[in-house]
Amino acid sequence: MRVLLVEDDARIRADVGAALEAAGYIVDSESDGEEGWFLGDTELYGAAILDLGLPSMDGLAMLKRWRAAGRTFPVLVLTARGTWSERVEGIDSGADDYLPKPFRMEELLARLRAIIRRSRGHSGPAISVGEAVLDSRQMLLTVRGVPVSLSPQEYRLVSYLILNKGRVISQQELSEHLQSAHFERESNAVEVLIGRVRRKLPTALIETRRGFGYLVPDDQTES
Amino acid sequence: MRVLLVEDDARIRADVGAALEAAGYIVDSESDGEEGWFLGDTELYGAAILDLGLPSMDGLAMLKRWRAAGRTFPVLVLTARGTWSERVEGIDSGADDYLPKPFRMEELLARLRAIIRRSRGHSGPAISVGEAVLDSRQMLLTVRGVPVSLSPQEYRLVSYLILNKGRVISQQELSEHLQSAHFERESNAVEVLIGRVRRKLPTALIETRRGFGYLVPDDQTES
DNA sequence: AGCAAGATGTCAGCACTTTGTCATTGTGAT
DNA sequence: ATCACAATGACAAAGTGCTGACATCTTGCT
Repeated sequence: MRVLLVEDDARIRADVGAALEAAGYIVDSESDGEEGWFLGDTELYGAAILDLGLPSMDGLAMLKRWRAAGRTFPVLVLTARGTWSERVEGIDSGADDYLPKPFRMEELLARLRAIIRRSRGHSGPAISVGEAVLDSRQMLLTVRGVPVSLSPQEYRLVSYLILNKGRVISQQELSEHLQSAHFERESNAVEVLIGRVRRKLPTALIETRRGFGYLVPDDQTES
Repeated sequence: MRVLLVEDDARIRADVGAALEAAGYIVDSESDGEEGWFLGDTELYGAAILDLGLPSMDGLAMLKRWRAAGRTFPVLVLTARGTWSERVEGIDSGADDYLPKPFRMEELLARLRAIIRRSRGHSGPAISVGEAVLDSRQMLLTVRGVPVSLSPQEYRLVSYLILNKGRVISQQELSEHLQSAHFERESNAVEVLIGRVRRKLPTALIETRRGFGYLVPDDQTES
């Protein structure tokens, strides 16, 4: 994990840098604000530690410019002047956490771990198979980038098949999973549903295994 | 936005609760740890504020049990005894931020805004989606630079949808976040509200996913 | 306090979609 | 060729969301 440290006080920079490296991070240390901003804008960091009182560019200004440019890595702000109004401003400028000087190194590391942990858990859960992409957050299936408009039942069907791609699913299992009360064998609701879905898809996504059920084949290629 | 407040000191509970409500949150106050844990485990909150020194269950234990159970709402921890070791433990237990007593109400609100914003994966004080910009500090929605006049309820609705942009929100979830008491499916209050908001917006911001809920689509930009 | 404007919830009606069923046609394995 | 299974088109019943009208509460102002 690469971490950017921007701090003008040489002593603190050395101490924090050493502690970070001891904790296993790869550290880029920078004393100048403008330089630091450039690094944060061009390199890929897992997190940044930023002192507010910097020469050549104000720390809050750096932060705002990063955020305005779409940089989303978590930022831990350090400051000597711990007035509450400045804290509020720092936090509202897009800082992920705030640490007043002086601080214990253990607390800095704990807060750094915390903001890194938090920044992780937010990648979209999307499953793709062939040309189709299933986004469960948007409840949306797209094929070749084109959204496919599905009814709830249709969506559940496709979703279940894609979630179980590479496995044959019996009509029995499907209709149970669609939790429609009718899973008598004399109903062909599943077949009808499959038909409707296929008509809406531009590609042949769902295969039939006559006598066994249906299948969305797993791609053997890439990832 | 619904917030859970667990704090045994009646005075602080009342003060913080009032400030939160004045800031537009819907607040569930609880004095007992066990009760508070149960609420946090069963209800849908946008955030929780948690006092560490609680009767019947330790605050850190609550937090750990929530995280172990997969509850991910952000938690702001309050404590009177601000030793750094306790801070470290709190943060590593899954707290999203820490606030030592005594504190300014403004700082509590700023930190709460920050952890809520972060938990949604955003870093700026204002969230923009398409031509709309939501400023949670001013409680103001602007579209193409023009402010939109919204009622409190309407604002909460839009705010929740924008905070959760890119995710489909069911009517169930929406109505739980819009008022303190849950109400049943035989009301179409949410639909009416959606209609009113749409009439006030110059653009089509809110999409309907028939059978699933509503969605403010995320812009397909940057990363 | 009293008034007026605004906010919020309920209801009924409408339009449209969804979904199961049935009858019929297609298809593949033996 | 046969036969069981699958696909399809048509239909009806139920479901879902949107809207305007209205009643009830709140809120702000004088």
